[in-house]
Amino acid sequence: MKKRLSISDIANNLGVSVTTVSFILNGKAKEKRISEALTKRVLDYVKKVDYKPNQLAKSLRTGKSKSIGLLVEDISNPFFANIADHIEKFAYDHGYHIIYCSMKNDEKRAKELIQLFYDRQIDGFIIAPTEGLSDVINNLIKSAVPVVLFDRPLPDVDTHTVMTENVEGAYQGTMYLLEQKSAKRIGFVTTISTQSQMKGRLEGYMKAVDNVGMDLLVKKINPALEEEEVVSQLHDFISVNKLDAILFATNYLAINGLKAIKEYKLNVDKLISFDENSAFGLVDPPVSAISQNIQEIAQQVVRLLVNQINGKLEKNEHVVIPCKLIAR
Amino acid sequence: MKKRLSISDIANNLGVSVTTVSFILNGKAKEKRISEALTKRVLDYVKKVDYKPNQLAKSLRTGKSKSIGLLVEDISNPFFANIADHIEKFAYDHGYHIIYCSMKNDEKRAKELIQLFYDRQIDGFIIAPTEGLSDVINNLIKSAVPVVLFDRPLPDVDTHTVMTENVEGAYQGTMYLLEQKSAKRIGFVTTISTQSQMKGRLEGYMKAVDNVGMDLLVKKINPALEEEEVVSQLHDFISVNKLDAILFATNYLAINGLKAIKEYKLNVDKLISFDENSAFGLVDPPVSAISQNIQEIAQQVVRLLVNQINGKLEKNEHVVIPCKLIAR
DNA sequence: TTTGTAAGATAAAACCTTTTAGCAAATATA
DNA sequence: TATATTTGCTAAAAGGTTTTATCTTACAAA
Repeated sequence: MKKRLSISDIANNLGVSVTTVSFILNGKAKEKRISEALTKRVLDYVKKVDYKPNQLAKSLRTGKSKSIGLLVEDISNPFFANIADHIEKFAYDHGYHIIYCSMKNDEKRAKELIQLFYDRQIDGFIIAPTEGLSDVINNLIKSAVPVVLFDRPLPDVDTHTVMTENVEGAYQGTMYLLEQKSAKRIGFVTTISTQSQMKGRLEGYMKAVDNVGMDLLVKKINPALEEEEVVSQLHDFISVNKLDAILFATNYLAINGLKAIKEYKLNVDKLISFDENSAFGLVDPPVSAISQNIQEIAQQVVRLLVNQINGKLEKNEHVVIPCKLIAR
Repeated sequence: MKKRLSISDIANNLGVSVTTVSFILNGKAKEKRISEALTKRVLDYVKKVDYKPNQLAKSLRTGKSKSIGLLVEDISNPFFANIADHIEKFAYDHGYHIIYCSMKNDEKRAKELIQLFYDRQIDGFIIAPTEGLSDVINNLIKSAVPVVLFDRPLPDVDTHTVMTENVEGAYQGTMYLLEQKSAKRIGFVTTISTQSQMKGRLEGYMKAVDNVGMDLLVKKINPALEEEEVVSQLHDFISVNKLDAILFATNYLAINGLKAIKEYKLNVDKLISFDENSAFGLVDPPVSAISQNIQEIAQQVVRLLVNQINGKLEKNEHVVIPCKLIAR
């Protein structure tokens, strides 16, 4: 790369001191009693040569980088992709820049990423944590690095959180299935993960089914399996238990459930899934959705983190966002 | 944040000089004739206190940040999400870290992002450019910043590129539709954009249709329109022209086409789309795909950029990757 | 004994900012 | 007139690295 202009180039070319230029560029001209004439001269020159301060040096000196690390499991999941989008927008409004990374369920990689971001003096973290990250996140918190968790908490990490009303959402979703006359055998498909949001969704399902005294029909899928195997397991679950309605704990599972239903020509009357997917309105039977309020989650996450960075938050806040049922 | 250990803390605590510690940490102990005993002592201590060098200071001094900026139109598009994933992996193997951003068709924002990345001494850029970015990208190139474009070139930007064989892909896709006995009226749905990959796909479609002397039936959609309006336009296009097969230029358009077909109960025998989508195998009729070789694209992009950073590339390379037809 | 060389380490400059503390001249106050 | 205050600006330190040039000591060669 070509050499860039530095503040001292500006100062030299203008015959003033570096300090003066710095004050002016940081809007402290008045406060530091720099004359208007000089202020204008510097500003004009800076504009003319299109000088941009070196952010590294700035961050090194100030200790602030005005950037936030966003860590999610998989950015190609539409839920995370969308939330990342909104978080980026809100953060930008607060003058922060997001750098994001997928952790891909790889604990080692996740830890490296957190370290990497920390090394670059990230001002704070927004994390949808995977299990096993408790220690490294607790280290951040111990080092007084602002952290907000979303989508799921970690049981042994005490910090700000933004969660969806998982129990209530799954309960409403199940009730919706129950309202269909035909539904007698309602299955729930989740993952083997012990992540709290998954537990909440299971709980909501159970609560609803227990309400009417129906059988609990639950399948836990190992997401590490090959797609083919997942589809086959879902086929077995659906056909053996003669399900006529299913609640999926995530859109990823719903997609695989649809594959099983299609491939094996199974007959299921009603489907509903947590989170949306562009396919849900296009398939037969259509998939209703328990849709999380992505915009609200993003907004709250950013609010909590920014306030924390600015030292405006005394004690940990735990925000819970309701979700919305999209019937199809 | 709590104060972090610095290299001089290490040096002081050990009673050696900062220089020595730096040499050792950068693997230059031998070369700089530091004794093995001291080397070990320093390394052990560094490990014990878990010291990590400040990357900002490092970058400031060396001018290298070991990170690459990845700019795409929309990270929530599965094509870009997947490619980002792979690029991240390959870059990581070369010791580079990716920071990525969606530009969201917002020219102003895109320019800001490029400036922002540049200000942070990004080592290079990987960009799927939108129109109107020519100037700012040319500025980068003029400043000798390594740049690789992918998915689409910019007519007036001269740099390394990695593209998919769009013409050939669309040609093969159209031929596939033509092989279906029933297909007499084959439509092509694209965007109003003049992006080169779109032009290539149109060209491939035309070539195939011209081959057999069929009518050209082309609809250009404005992606800025509300979804509802897009669906309605597609409905009109399909029904007025009595299409029995359609080639979509992107998965986003195919999804909306499916909505139109479903909503208005249209009858179309065969569909094919550029890029994949999880819905394509689940809907009726299923959507075949002209699938880009995402892994190969990612690998080539990273290879070109890294070689460029290391000054190993004399003249601009233009890599073209074939795509694969997934018949459904 | 002197000179040369290798070994082992380091001081200080450089990268580019921000910010503290202070200087000189002009003006106001006593 | 002498002193205090304000105005306008700046030198230098600090932030944490890397790297160049140099220094000291020990030993070998002449």
